[in-house]
Amino acid sequence: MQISQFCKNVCFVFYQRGFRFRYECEGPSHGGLPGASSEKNRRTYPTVKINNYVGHARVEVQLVTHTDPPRVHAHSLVGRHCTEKGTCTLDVGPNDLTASFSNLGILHVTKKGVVEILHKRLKDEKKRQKGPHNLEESACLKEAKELGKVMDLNIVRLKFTAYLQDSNGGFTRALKPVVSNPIYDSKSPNASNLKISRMDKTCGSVLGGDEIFLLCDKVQKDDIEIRFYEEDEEGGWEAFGDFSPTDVHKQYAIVFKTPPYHSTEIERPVTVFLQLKRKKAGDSSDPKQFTYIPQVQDKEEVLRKKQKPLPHYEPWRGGGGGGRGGGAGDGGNLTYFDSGLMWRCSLPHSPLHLAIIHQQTGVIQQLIHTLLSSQQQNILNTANHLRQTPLHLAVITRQVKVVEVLLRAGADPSLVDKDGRSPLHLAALAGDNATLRPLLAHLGERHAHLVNTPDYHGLHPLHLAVRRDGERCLRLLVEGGAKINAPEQKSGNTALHLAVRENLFKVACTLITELKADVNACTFGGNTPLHLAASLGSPTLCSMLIAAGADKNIENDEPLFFSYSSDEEKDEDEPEEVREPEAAASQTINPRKRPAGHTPLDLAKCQKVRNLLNSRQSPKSSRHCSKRIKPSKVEGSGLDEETLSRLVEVLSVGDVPWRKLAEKLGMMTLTHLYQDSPTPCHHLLQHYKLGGGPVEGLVEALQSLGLSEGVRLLRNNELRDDKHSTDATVDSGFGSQPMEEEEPSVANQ
Amino acid sequence: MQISQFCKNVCFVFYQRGFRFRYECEGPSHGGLPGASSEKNRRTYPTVKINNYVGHARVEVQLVTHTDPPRVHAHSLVGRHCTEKGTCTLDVGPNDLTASFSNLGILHVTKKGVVEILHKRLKDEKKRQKGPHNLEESACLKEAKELGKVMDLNIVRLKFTAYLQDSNGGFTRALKPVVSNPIYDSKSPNASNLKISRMDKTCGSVLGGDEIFLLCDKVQKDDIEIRFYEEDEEGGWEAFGDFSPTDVHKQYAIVFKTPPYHSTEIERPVTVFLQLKRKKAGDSSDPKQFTYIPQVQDKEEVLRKKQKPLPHYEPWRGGGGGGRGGGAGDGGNLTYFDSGLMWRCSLPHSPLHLAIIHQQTGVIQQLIHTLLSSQQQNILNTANHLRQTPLHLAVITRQVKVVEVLLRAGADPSLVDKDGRSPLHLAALAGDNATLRPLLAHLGERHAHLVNTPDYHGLHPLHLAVRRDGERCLRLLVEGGAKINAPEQKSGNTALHLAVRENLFKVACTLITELKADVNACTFGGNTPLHLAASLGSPTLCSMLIAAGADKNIENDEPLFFSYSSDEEKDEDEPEEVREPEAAASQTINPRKRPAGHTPLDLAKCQKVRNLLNSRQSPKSSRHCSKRIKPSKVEGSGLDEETLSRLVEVLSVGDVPWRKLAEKLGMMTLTHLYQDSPTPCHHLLQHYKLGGGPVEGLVEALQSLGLSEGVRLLRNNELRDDKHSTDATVDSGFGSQPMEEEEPSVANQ
DNA sequence: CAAGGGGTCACCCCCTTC
DNA sequence: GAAGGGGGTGACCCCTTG
Repeated sequence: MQISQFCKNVCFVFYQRGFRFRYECEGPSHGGLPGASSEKNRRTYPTVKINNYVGHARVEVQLVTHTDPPRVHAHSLVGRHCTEKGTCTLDVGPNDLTASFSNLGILHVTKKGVVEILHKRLKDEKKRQKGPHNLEESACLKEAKELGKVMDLNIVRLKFTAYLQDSNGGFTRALKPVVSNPIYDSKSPNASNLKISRMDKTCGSVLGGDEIFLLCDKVQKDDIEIRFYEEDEEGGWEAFGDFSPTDVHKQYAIVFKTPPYHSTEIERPVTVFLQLKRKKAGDSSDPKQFTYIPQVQDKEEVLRKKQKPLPHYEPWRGGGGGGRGGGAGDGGNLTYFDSGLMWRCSLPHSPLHLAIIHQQTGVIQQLIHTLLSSQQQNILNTANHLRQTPLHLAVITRQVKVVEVLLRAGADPSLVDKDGRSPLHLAALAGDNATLRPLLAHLGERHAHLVNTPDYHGLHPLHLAVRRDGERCLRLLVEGGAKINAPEQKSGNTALHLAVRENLFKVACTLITELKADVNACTFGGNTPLHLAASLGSPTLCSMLIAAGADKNIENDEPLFFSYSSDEEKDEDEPEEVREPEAAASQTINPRKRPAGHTPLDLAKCQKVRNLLNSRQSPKSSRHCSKRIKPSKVEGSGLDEETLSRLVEVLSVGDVPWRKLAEKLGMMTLTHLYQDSPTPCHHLLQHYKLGGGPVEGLVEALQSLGLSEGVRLLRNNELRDDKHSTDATVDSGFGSQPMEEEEPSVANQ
Repeated sequence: MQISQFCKNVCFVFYQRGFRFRYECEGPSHGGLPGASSEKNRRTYPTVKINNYVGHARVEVQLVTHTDPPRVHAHSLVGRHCTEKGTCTLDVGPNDLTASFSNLGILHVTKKGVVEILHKRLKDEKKRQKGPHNLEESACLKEAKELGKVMDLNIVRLKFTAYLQDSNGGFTRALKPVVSNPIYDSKSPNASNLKISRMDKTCGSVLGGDEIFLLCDKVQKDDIEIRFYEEDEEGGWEAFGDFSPTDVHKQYAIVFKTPPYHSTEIERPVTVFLQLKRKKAGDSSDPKQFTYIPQVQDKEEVLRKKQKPLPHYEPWRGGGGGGRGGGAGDGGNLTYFDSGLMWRCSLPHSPLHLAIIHQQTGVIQQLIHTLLSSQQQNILNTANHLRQTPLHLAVITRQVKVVEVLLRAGADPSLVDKDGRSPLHLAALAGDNATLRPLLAHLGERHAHLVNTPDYHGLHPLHLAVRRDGERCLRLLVEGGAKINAPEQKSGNTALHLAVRENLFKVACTLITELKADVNACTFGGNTPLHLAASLGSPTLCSMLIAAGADKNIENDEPLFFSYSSDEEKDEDEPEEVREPEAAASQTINPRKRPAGHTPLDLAKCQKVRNLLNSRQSPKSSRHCSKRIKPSKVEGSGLDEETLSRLVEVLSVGDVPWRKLAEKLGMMTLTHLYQDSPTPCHHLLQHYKLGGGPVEGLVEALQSLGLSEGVRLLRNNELRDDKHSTDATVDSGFGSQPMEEEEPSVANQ
């Protein structure tokens, strides 16, 4: 009878552990079951295929329990092809025998309804098996009750049964059914995805034992572990963070101690991964990076060693004698050094360090020469007590020549200081493109990764460059291979996030316009730069981000838990005349308004920002709106792309003094970004537009430069627009202070 | 008419912000409203008193809204003296006119019932005011609907009205009512107490800006702030932690930046407080300490300064000339110092530091003498690059004499190193009672507080002493004024907690028996030492703690959120014969079992520990019990107080070799604690008993020493006991390894 | 039983995107 | 509008421990 089987590669595995079962009262249409490989824009559905058969067939799906053997489940399938009995059938064939069930909803029966519905289902089952006459009502009912008692309403599986056509054309030849893996109700309290949102450190000693605070999504304290691991060709390594159930805080945070790395004898920092993992289910979160730092000798240890005879620092004693008595100099200019009272520290500077500190280029070159000729290159890389190599110091003191000399002499650019920073990090931090350039040039293939390596705070050179306002450095780094959208490892901020956070408008502009940073990148907590700008209360940044394509509607991962029935809003309610008591009751049931969610708007700190964010939101959600807002024209601040192009055209007829225009517009600081481009004027105006500059300001500037043709062009444009809006220049938020607080209480103090 | 008033000092303020309102379906008797000063064992109730009146009176309480003016509330009062109308009356007088309302419950009306019940209440009110005939039904209904629409069902107030007797004996003469402060429904989502559970740092720079992870109880991200404050005579100081709503993680954690201290020019660490505070309600959590550390000059800053002419270290150049050239020595033995190649670090050691490091007592004394005679005492307190003073170094290198000399010379014992540790901390950390003794002796009144001062990790000297196993240090510290139960500031562990955590049995014993540490102290998370011992899986520690009076039933603050309907338990259910469908349904509603709670038992890691903790729990909760456990005799491990006394008596007849006995019992390590006591033998046995030592071992020891009388005594005792239990010596857990894992996965790696 | 809790079912919303 | 998600919470049901 059975001429074929279901294929194995069907979409049975569901996205992590969650699909929400819906009650009948919640109405239909809350989305169907996704298939295993379903993604945002490429949805798939639970699918089965009949192999080795050509012809028509009917496939039926029904819900069964997760127990073995599977039993009928009290929940029902609802959706497009579903029957009243809670099953779903699809006819396939004759050629393609793949059945793909889109729009399968799972209807959650109420506890009270379980027995009743099971009774019905069991009767149907019996009827099909034994025919309509052999029904034992009471036995059925008893079985329904027992089944209902043990049935887990939070887990179902799909059972697919295929029926082939018989000679009469009826679908009666049933194949052996296949059953999917379990599907969990995502609303049930013990089903949720694991996720690490934030950690207070991303590095620690190779010996382990560092205490780390980790913020995460809902976990259960007795069924969670923190897995450190490394994957390599030979099996890899894993170890587990050390904590007790009492260290799990309210299901949302874990304080644990790091495990030691498998080898404590590492010479360079090693980056491994860590993830949350459920013990029982075995599922795990996305991994985050963690860096093990080589062991630094304990300071007391060092002191104790000092009590023994002091070691000699032979290597760099240079050429000859010297010995006791005379502070320093024997060969060369070393007598420069102040030889007053000098005492030995636990880790002294080498002469090379000192020469660099004191910027004695001659001495430095001589020293390096001596070292090279005496085969002591390793001295080039010795570290002082702050783990700084001579190269670090050269970068810090901004001695470009010395940096070049050191690099040519073979200094290792990959060594890191006590903060895990390579010279590249330091150059970026200093915003010093002069030293950055040779450093990048000397990386070579071997050290190319350095440009994307985090320091012990989880920051890449790119992130450090942001802080010092160094647009040029950013450009150099990106040219040197830095990933513009790389997240910093503590919270997942990209360079753009950091720029916004620090309120660095110019930097943010450069990142977006020139370096193509992703405007909608999300931190671990799901915040986009716009979220940050909104919560900062900066209309300037907000309007720029929006103009650059930031999505105003992205929601972060943080639910808004609370709603207040605000006293201030009560007077809006008009006293309604309601006739029927029932109607009145249903009106009063929901007197409060809920906050919309978790978009940038929800975080907005001042009215201007809210206006910007509100412009395209649905009227219902514009609860923060001031009364007379005119949402049109806020975006792009009145300078549409077309006008802009025409203006550029007009201005480029004569030899336009674009630099003067920039000066008038107060945008000189940005000119270096595009001064070498063939169309600097276009860049300038683009920036102005992105920054949300007011048309009026532009008109004034043009006027003062006598560019009357441009003025005319804009005037015409403005007049047309004025019919719709008059206060666009104010609403745009440009020209106002970058930070405007309404609620000063949480502000920087 | 109004001859008196209510007294003001009534119990209106309720315990923080919460009393749970109950629905009717939840049944009566869930506890009544407590009064303001109500405590666990001294309950008080809402109370009012009529002043300036003698005679009978009737007091009525009713629920009103929190709005002004108060309106009737839809909720009802239920309980002992309550009426059907939701009010409660009490007759008082003629002498004591205090009305104390015990057993007042608040009945939460369902949303659907609000209008109906309000309608009834309003009619009643009207009837009383205008008489029974003036009823306007429709007006009443309309008012009820409107009132219901705006009424907050999570807040009520109590309105007390007193009626005095008129000439006919009726209670008709109403006094002006008084209304209580608001009472919030503790079940409502925005009512819960603020609490800080844990912080990842308790210290930071005086400049602020340090990122801190704070774990807390439920907060709302838009209505919470972190207040730093200092209270002093002149108004004090406050500032707020810097964070945005996105930094609040799932209502249970906040990542914020510290505010700068009001003065950045501090020379010593300053300890302030911080607390959570709700913006709207203004209520706040218990404060935690935070220490501001003086500004250390930025390292790059230092480097840059180096580029300028080097400063001279005038102060300690001693007497005369010297000048350039000669490494060190002018006056005295200073030529000792290795004068090879020495280079200046950012912060060099002073000669005094070096002399101490190299343990040159003679040099040290001479230096000190020189300093004192040349009025340069301040050199005594100079710090090196690790902020260590000479005194710190002397303590680290354990040079008792030097410590004494320095102290006598006026060295300041209150200066702290880079970890915020005073010399006292270091001595405690080293477990070095030899140096601890003079340090404590020299504190004087001025520095007495040092013994209870936390370092930058929040640890007192006492806590540090625990870690190094230093019982004698602990004793010295306590004698020197250390508070034995002081909690460490990060998580609230006492010394005993730490000892248990580190599995230091002897230390824990000393803390409890001799130093009277509180066995039931709770950490910020509510964990007692027994919780920790249980989660460590140490039967030895558990039995000792229990013997010392640890409460097995204390629950920590961490709720157990989840319950599984464990598969293993299902077979317990017998298939019942149920006749009616309804009954069957109600049976199936609750097939799962919930975990009991959060006592040490819930954290127990191995069977032995569970057995120990189970001994006196109610049978219902002993779900972890192995089947054949015999709960008797586990405590005290078979050595009851009486037997012990008699044994001591027997043994003290001859000149008992108690020291040998201790040796045999493997308890030599403890003898120093009581060797000087008049009854060392008693102490020894007491310790043995506390530690849960088996009778058998004692018998063996006595036997091997030929103390047959003692053996006989115990044998008799054991025989009697054997009738009840045979395996007490195993159950006691003594003699087993200190740590026994059942689930090795989360263990130390 | 009283006196306190915790948990969760069922339902009600909200929001975006098409 | 429907489809496709999600958060919040009212009402109720439990569970402990004296």
